[in-house]
Amino acid sequence: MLNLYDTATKSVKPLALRDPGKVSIYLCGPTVYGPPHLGHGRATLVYDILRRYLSYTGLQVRLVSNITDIDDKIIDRANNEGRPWQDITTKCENVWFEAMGKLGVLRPTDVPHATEYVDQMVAMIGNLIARDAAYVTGDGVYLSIAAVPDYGLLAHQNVDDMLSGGGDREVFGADNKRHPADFALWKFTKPGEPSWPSPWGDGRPGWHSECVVMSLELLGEGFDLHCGGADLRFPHHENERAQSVALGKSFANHWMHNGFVVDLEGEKMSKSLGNVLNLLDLLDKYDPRAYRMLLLQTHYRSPVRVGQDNIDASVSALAGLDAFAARTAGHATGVADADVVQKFMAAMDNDLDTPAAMALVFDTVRRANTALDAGDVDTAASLRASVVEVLGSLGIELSSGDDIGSDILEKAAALDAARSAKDFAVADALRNELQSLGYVVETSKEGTRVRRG
RNA sequence: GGCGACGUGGCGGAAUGGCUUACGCAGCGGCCUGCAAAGCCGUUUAUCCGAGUUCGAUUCUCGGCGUCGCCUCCA
Repeated sequence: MLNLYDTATKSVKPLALRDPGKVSIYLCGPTVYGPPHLGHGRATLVYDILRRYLSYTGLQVRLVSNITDIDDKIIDRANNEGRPWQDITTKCENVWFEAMGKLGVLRPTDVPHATEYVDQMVAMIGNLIARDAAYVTGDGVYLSIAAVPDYGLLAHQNVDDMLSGGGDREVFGADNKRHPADFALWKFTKPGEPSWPSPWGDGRPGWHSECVVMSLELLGEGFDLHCGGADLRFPHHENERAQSVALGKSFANHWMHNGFVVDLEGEKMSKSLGNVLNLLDLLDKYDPRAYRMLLLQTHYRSPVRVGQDNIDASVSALAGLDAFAARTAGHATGVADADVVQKFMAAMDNDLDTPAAMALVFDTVRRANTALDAGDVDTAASLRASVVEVLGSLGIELSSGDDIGSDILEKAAALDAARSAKDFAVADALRNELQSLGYVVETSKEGTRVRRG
């Protein structure tokens, strides 16, 4: 039973399932107007890990994650660059999924687009107006938070408190709104902007409506879990919830938010590393598994700093695990150790305590290495199987070096021959050659093992 | 101004009212090795400051200092 922190109740509680054996999850996806950044990467990795783990425990997971393909920022960019807005959204979406693929993030089971649900959004807005929870102004249709008694539930702040401070911010559409916190459901079109028809005038949907319509349509009322970055907690998720409350529909049963990526390195680092703020740069420069490893060693609700030192440490940690996989490649038929698996699940069920899970993995690797040193192959094989199973369920595949070309293997064999002939000059030369080709060379009595560095 | 987080060793980062204070990275010493690598073992003045509660606090309470987030752009 997975226990998860719930933002609405500010407590860790069991993730209750509406339908036994099935999990319904809605994840707020990207607005496609630019390249994905590290924050996107963290959110998708966190929920990919969640999803994989839930699947691992035998649950059938339906993960819906939207693409916001109509938005002010998209229109702005299209206007600035003088090209069709669809050109931007399709390209950005392709880049997005390409990056997610490199990160090893599984594609969501459903990827609805906002523009595919405009009719449903118009219908919902009509419904809200009919229920007197929304009203039409000169520039659009707004939701009246007066219709939502517990507005501020996710923000954990009442509306008056929110409005009492922060005075330097401009209240959008203040002239037209009945209450400063009311938000746009529909924005009337301006010349040159994309628009859809509606009973109140041509326009486009506000940001917060699509997720309500798509989650309720695809997952149904009272779905299990709604997730996204902590920055979406308010106003986005608050406003999604407000609409469902105003509609009289039960919404997400549990709210999950991941922490931020912070302090993207000072000026000192930027010289040597360049700007890694962009996820694509990170994927270019490092083993794509490294970011996942870094996040696994951090709790999902804690802030994480992504810097060269951090990523390097993760790369080194992965190297150790790969070395272990290579060392035990010949003992890959074991059955996973039940105790390790049980401890792993206990850690994960405790609000996705992946740092504890990783500590367990490293401990298990050490035990397996020790067993191997002692010649206890059976124990080592079983522990290896647990490590592979656990890491696999978190989306980390180890490289055991079985993708080495025959020419390289020949050099390794020659190295062994030279060593047994005690021709160390030749042996060292061969080792240097292999290393300069980018391979890690591990020479032992059992024979030389070569893997990619 | 309002609300809320957080402050752990050289770095990252968990956990906990007391038993040896995880784990990763880096460093140091040792074993192993022809030498290395990998591995194993050991190791390096860690819980922001002050007061309180307690037999005992890093953990609970209060205050201070500091960092950060949200308060209708944002994963």
